[in-house]
Amino acid sequence: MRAEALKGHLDGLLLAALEEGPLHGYAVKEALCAATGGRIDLPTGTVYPALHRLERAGLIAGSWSVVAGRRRRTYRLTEAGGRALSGERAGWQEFAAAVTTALGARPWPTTS
Amino acid sequence: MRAEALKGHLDGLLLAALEEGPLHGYAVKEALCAATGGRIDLPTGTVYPALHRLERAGLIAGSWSVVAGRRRRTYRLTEAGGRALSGERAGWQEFAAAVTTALGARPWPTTS
DNA sequence: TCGCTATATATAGCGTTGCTACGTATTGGG
DNA sequence: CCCAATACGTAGCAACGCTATATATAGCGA
Repeated sequence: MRAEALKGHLDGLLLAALEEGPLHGYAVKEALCAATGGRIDLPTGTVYPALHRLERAGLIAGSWSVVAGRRRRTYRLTEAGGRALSGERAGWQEFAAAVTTALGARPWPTTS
Repeated sequence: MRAEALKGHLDGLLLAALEEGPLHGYAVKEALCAATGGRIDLPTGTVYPALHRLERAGLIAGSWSVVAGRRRRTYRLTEAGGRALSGERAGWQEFAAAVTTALGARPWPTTS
């Protein structure tokens, strides 16, 4: 997976990971990795700043806790975050359809 | 369509537009706009630098001509460009599948 | 004739974004 | 005892597409 492919689509993935319940940052990264069979394996230097950005935007809300001696910041989706997630999904559908059309996407080279 | 959504996927679209035959820059922009029903309507300040980049990379080859008093730079896909297009398509398939899965969105209808 | 639009190309500067590389700290296994 | 995994964080960077602006011609309507 090319590195820059994700640009502009990361927020939606993070919000989606938090939709089914609160998670801390590291768990979000693991959940995305597991859900995609390792195809989306984000570096922590990508995850944490993105979560901070989403929190600043009011789309997620975080709270500190300590589990097994390690401090954790657990995030939950806010109402605004839920609405944003719906928007991201709709935007993705439209974007993916447009690119698939324009690309004439065939996984295999034209066999003709 | 969010502006930054396209990041990292523009090259493939431009290459795809040139696959069926040489076009000049303005025609590439029009072709993409027409193919997607106006959903991908690139500003010229996006198209021309991108074409220059693809030409520098050897994926397309350009030549000047004059038609109706206006100078045109017509681009054709090189062999390397054809291979790159195949790679872009494969990469798009993988990326789109991963994002669709992680986003929990319905797979887009076609190609099932 | 004048102005507007479409056609056609080009570049400088900007903002956003994800990544690399690093730093801190604890737990637990080899 | 070291090292991996867990868990969080930031600084700096490079890439990319967009905005704004510039140039120039053709053709149309007022």
